[in-house]
Amino acid sequence: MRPGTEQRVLDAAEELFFTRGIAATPIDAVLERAGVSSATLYRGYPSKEALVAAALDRRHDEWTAAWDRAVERATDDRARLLAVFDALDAFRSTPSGSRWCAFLGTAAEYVDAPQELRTVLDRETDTLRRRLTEAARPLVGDGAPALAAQLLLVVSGSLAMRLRDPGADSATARAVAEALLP
Amino acid sequence: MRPGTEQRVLDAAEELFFTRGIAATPIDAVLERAGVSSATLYRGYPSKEALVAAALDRRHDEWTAAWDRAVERATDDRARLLAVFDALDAFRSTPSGSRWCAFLGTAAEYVDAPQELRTVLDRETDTLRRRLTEAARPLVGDGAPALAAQLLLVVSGSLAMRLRDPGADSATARAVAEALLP
DNA sequence: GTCTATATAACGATAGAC
DNA sequence: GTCTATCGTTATATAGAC
Repeated sequence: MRPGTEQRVLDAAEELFFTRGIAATPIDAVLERAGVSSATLYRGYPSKEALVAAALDRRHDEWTAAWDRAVERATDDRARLLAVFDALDAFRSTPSGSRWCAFLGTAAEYVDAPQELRTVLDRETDTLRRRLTEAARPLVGDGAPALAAQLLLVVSGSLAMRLRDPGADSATARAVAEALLP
Repeated sequence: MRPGTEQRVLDAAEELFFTRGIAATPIDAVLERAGVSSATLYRGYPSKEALVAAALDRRHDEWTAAWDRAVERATDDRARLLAVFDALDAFRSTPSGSRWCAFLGTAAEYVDAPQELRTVLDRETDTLRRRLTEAARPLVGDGAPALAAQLLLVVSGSLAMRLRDPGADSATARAVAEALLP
């Protein structure tokens, strides 16, 4: 698949799968949006799930980059740890912003996810946990893994709350997080 | 539909929809499990979504009943507020326990949920918020709505974490909640 | 009230031409 | 590398008999 074509396919897949849902989005909708034929897509990706995995893979990198930018704007250890909530709000308002969370949403739709999906889903959870742990260490030292586990729950809760109240930002999540910090 | 038949249909719907996913569960799977024919089901429910709504409706009552039982076991105001986490663990291990959350899962699968689904989904969120607010009032008075909003996020986060780590219980959620209490 | 049989549509994926 | 055309399957929902 040509680079330009692949870009359009991934753009279409990302926008449709993660705002309308994967099962609710037929492959044909992705094809139409990308302006590509069925045969072309299936030459690049052997299955719908492979396309979802590729879209998630690219998205993982975009998300961590947005997170990096938020951390760089912070000026002390505490703000650097809480920057994940700035990143959450910022990333949501990008063109590729999903309805709630592309990764949790995919995990929710696939009970027995094929290996290619499990890999990228686990990778995102690991990334969240690892980066939160690193950012927590200057504040709580050996307590970092425990605090990171709590913050991962708060982040996930903030994302899940978008399903209950689509208009909410991450202010409540940030307040909860601040109560956990020393 | 006869009472016994309806019971079997709802049992099958609940077990399949909320553990395997709604879109991933064809109506035929529900029919086979319930031992009922297609025509019988569609006489009772005009669509698949109507069946989902009916299953969620019954589940809402089961869930609040389980929550009530957990509250009754508590002996002080603090324990009564935190009893929601006992209820979460207890309800999960019942025969109708879902993979993560029947209500959030349904909200995730339906971007534009039909009215019958929106109604029961909003009702469950309202129930959670209202009951948490009531339980928080003896502890924080006028601060109850704000604390309830935070606890609702923690509850939702605990449920969402089941997608990342299927083996986890609500211990981390409880620790976060305790940090929010006076 | 329940069943058997089937209509109808949509989906994921492929064959073969250019 | 991309397209047109289509295959085979599976999905929701209904018609008509008992």
